[in-house]
Amino acid sequence: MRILEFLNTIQEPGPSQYKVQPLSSDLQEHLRKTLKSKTLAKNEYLLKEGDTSRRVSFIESGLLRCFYLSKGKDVNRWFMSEGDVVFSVSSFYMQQPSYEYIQALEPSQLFYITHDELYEIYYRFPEFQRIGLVLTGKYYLLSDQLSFVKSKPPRERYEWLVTNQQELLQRVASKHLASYLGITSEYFSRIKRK
Amino acid sequence: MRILEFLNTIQEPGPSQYKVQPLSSDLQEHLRKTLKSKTLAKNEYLLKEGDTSRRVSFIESGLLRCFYLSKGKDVNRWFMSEGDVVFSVSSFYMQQPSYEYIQALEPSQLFYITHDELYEIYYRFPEFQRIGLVLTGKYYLLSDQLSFVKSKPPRERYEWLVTNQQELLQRVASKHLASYLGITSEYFSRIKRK
DNA sequence: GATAAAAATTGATATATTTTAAGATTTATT
DNA sequence: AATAAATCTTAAAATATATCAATTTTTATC
Repeated sequence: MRILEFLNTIQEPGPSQYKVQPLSSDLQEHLRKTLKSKTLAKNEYLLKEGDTSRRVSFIESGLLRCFYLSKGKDVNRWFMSEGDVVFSVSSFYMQQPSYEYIQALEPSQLFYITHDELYEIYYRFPEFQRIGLVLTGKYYLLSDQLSFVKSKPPRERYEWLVTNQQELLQRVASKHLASYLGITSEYFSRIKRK
Repeated sequence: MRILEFLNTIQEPGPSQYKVQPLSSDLQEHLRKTLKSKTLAKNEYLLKEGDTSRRVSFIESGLLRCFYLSKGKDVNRWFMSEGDVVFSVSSFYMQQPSYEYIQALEPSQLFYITHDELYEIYYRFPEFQRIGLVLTGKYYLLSDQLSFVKSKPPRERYEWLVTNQQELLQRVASKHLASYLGITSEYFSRIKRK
């Protein structure tokens, strides 16, 4: 599974004198035993509103979206694909029922560990905290960028998507991208034309 | 300084069997030697556009805002006060010039360490990674919530401010809160009236 | 405490974006 | 391959929010 290779080669996004070290063989062995696999069909749910997000999932292949319902319509929060790590941020950290859904937009294969298993690993293998730190920082950075983009007007949000999320433009339906940018799909269509 | 007390009592926001342990006395000693103090007058800057954010600062007292300039006008991204840890997310992680400013809105006292010192501490005192992990998670959670709020219409954003950020409403000028919510101060004023 | 400067409010108008509705494409199903 | 279903596009009207300008209120300065 690509996930061990992935964990072994993680580094800080920016410069750093102290490289993240590969995992000890003990920890690798433990992970191999602990990680479980899950396959999602297209449109299948990984998490639904009201459920508590108990798993951190690594996407081996496929594409997932996170959204919530507002007046019956879904509003997309993010899209993640191969090599990404996903969970519902608020639900997972607080271990409380989720207001958001996570759904596969393409057939997907995941590997996951549970919340309890994660914290046990942090405890038993402190070296893994370094991995957690780098990954949390990575998605924090992304979330910060997302909240930055959302402070801009619709046109500029679309421009940002085109220049920074080119892949989504090809892989994800426009109706999903529209709510991701916080605009209607009709308006999205207009902006695109120009 | 309150910061050591603060670091010694940090815990996960949600439930967890494995409590975060108090710092070893070696690490406490090292921190006491490394932490530097900085006082900011009202309106003084901690970071300006073009600078690289090299410090993680703990707010001992006071209130700071982060903003960027858009067409000559400032757009506020967050406000932090006593007990918070601040830096420019994008600039600090990537160690690249910042597009945002950090400024004191009230006279403030800070303690800080540099980016390099932080990573050296992670390396020499792995136990500190647990602290970094919890703090990063805390602000990731906040950023996630912020990006969630920004996906809602202006009225609801104002409601969110009233119910979840009551303190800001009293401590921060309306013109700053308006851009924080992504609306003009005139419209902010109108919403408030009702 | 008086004056100036900045911030907040209010009104009238302009504009971007949404809503509603219809038609055109594309995708899924038998 | 044919039909149905979903998605995307386009247009006209409605609406929320921004802009501009003037007035009041609050805050800062001498």
